[in-house]
Amino acid sequence: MRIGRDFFLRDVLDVAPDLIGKKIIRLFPSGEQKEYVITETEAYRGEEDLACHACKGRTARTEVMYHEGGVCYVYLIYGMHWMLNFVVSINDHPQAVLIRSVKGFEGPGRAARELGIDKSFYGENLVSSKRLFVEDGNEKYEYTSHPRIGIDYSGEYWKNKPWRFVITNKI
DNA sequence: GTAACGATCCTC
DNA sequence: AGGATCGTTACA
Repeated sequence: MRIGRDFFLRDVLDVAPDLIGKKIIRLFPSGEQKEYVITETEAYRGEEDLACHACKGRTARTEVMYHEGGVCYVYLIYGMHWMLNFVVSINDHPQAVLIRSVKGFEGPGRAARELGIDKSFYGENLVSSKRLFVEDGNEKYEYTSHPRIGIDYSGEYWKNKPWRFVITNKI
């Protein structure tokens, strides 16, 4: 069953690991509906987190991160890859979870490409959207924590935070 | 205006 | 190891 608003209003360090093993439901324009198990996430936590895009403050791009949790933050990186993030926490607390991998599609660029994500998903509401939302799984999963990828510029302190979460095995 | 730079991926 | 490729950002 669909995950509701309250799930996304919590701190990103609670939501990001909780998303491991949950299913992204995507209804494609063709009418086909597919499910993807989330296998890897990363947490980006507020303006103080120098790896988080919101460390630059409010801009046209980061604006949606200041919305309350439950909407999507989508952006293009390296001129060719869309990144899919779920905004979490309460209003004016810019936090987001990067969907790094879903089962069978490793890597944030590949996962977003498989899901057919583009700029039109910027601000997409996961609580009410018909084409993209999250469902609870029946099973529980274990995960391991690791440093985040591709953020060397943020300095040793933030670079070393173990805020990447990777699925291990079913409990 | 203009320039620099990515929360990456693919092919050498 | 290096190239692709362009929106966002910062600075003049």
